[in-house]
Amino acid sequence: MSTGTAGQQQFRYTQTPSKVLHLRNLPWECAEEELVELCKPFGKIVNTKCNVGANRNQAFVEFTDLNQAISMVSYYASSSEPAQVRGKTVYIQYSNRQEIVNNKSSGDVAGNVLLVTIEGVEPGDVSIDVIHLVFSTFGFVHKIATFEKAAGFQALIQFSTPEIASGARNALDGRSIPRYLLPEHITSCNLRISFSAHTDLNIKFQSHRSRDYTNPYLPVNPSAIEGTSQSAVGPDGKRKEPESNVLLASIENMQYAVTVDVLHTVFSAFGTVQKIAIFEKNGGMQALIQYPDVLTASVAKNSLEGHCIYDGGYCKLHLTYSRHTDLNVKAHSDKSRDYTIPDTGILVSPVAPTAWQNNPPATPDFTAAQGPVPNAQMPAWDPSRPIFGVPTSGAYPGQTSMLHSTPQYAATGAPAVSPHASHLISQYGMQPNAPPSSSQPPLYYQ
DNA sequence: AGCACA
Repeated sequence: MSTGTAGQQQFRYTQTPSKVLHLRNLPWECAEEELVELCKPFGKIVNTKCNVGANRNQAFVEFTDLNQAISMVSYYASSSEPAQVRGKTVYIQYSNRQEIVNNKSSGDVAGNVLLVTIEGVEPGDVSIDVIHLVFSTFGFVHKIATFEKAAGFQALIQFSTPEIASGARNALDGRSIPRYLLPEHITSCNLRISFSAHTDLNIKFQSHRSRDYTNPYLPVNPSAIEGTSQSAVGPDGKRKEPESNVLLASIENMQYAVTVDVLHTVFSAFGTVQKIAIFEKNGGMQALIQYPDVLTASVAKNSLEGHCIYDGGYCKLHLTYSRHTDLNVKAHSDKSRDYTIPDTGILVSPVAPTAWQNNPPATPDFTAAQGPVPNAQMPAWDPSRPIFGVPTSGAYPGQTSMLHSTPQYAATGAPAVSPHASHLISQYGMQPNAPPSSSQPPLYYQ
């Protein structure tokens, strides 16, 4: 029987002295300067690490030599006044390490990679697609790696620049993933965000744990792919259709025309749309939407299922995987489009499918659609009606305005969600510590 | 109020 000698618990009065001190119960966002003010009477500080721990209220301070650290600990051990920062008592003890490692001297240097701790959830509760959706609001997400640690479920999220990462951190730190993106049993799910020292994550597979959105050809880990969406058997025990790169969309409550172009706009938010076909079935309208790969399709399916193309519950999407893998459609008709064929008057994505990239507004596919594509479908639109729930600036609801006013997928009983949407940015416009304002529209992140 | 990014 082992008694676990490796885990010798050290009590404070038997703790080995170290020139590194561990400070806890620090005030919110305690700055390095405040730590230096507190500690410098006892010696010279050569390194610090701030905003440590899940609450970011701990820090480490390293003195040049051990005696300085001992003098500080001894002083406060016998002092009638506790150590304080901003009037808050700070608890000090020797660190169980002898030096601060891996610190770029400030402890909180802005980098392009964020370390996100998702509190209050099991790893299965928050899919990597949801994480991608949330963080894509701030810019193109290059890579995501998720893992479990003692701290909980964590993710490393790689952006292009520290500036974009900072924007995401400032907007989201301490806030929650929108409830409607979480399983119903989750009540709170706070994000704790700091900067990682990484600059480029090394992603080996597209899987339920990790993604590289810059490399659509990265192999998919076959054992992991089922974690990206529903498994073959649903929660009710019914068999689900196998995953496919082609989605079958049924459109309910179709009060407004849903054209190929509209579908292209909606589904392009998740990756390159290769082909679209629209047809009637049982008096309703259905469409097939082809992506280059299954993962993109599953992201789109998970994100759009049950959502409406237009505000007011109109044109509700119901998505399943099609049995097709490659549609055979007319390159350019009012019921179908093949975006992979050049010289149809429609610009196609010039390179191989960029399935893991955002389609920024005014992507070539789209701007081209205004010109060569006949406007024959347009009169089907009621010009007085908002498009995607966003009023158009002009009376004529041109395609461009649809793109520039980001589509909102208004779901019944849930706020509109729009992937990669710039409109969400306004939701993060508040100060990190500002209380939720009742005068604002409902906040998606609280 | 209790130790640092897999």
